[in-house]
Amino acid sequence: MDRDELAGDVLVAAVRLLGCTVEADTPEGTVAVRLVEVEAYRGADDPASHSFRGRTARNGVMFGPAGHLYVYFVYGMHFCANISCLEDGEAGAVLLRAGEVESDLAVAHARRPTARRSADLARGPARLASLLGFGREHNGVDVTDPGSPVRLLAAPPIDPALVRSGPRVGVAAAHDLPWRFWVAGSAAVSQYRPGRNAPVGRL
DNA sequence: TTTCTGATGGCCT
DNA sequence: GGCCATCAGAAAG
Repeated sequence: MDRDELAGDVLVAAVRLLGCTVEADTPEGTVAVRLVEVEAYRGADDPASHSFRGRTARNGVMFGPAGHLYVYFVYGMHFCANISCLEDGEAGAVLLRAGEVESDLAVAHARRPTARRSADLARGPARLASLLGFGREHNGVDVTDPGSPVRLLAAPPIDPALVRSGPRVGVAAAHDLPWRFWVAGSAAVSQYRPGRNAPVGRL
């Protein structure tokens, strides 16, 4: 993947990433997934973004050049992975929410023994990160470098007719922005739970 | 099948 | 000290 394709707009970058492959070296072997669900995040103008309140030690990668891995720890037990977008100095990233395994299924199942169906192996951002073995040490890795332990491989753009969009998952802020994108028909897209995302007020 | 809840830790105010 | 870009297993229908 060329870095320039991610450096323009986060929404364009998010759609561009659909169908592309992320490949990672793990102790069990190389694992590759085809991205089918992503979410775009921006900077000071995006209240749902980690970078909304400016640059910190954690979110520094979001402010760097496009094409680097932003890995963070959530809920005390999971990692999630983004790919940074936009030019150096401008905050932006695309969260990798779900993918389909393209590499050896036996290797993938060995890494995530609890997944009963292959479609569940990388369904959900923390599952995807777990399958690919992402941890703190991967934060900042250049995924456009063929020599990196994590590589982003370009694929022909997805047919626009197959791209769906909707509100981002699990974030209360900016619920009106349809900045989640997925490939229609994929079994690996994380399940949409109506009514759980939009707080309708309490009592 | 869908819905609910416990586990668990770092970041930011 | 509260809030999270979550998951897996259990419970209920």
